[in-house]
Amino acid sequence: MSKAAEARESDFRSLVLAVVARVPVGKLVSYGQVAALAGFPQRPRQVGMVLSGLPEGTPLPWHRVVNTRGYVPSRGRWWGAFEQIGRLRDEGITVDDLGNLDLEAHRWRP
DNA sequence: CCACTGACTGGAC
DNA sequence: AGTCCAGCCAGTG
Repeated sequence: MSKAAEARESDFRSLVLAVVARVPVGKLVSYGQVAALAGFPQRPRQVGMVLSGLPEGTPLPWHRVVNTRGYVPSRGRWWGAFEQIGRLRDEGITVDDLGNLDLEAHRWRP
């Protein structure tokens, strides 16, 4: 990979994390929205990859990022979905045991 | 280089 | 309203 490409990917990660860090308590954003705010509207999948690589103790509010369909990623097939659901409930968002929630009712609009 | 995969999405059925 | 399909881009073998 070229140095320019490496720098671009490094920026992508930094920008994505910066956007996620700005999401207010009790608000939700979709992966596509985070990608667009970071300046890469064609790469929602890469946003998911960045978040999947976060350490367990990260201060980032990654649990406020859900998909546009209105449910927590992988609906339980993913090992962290249960924790994400619990954190969202703690912030006052209604989520059922399958991870379904009302994205429009809590969407963050910067 | 090719094929497959994934914490995604919008549109078609 | 629930599912499926094609497009998407980077990571991995």
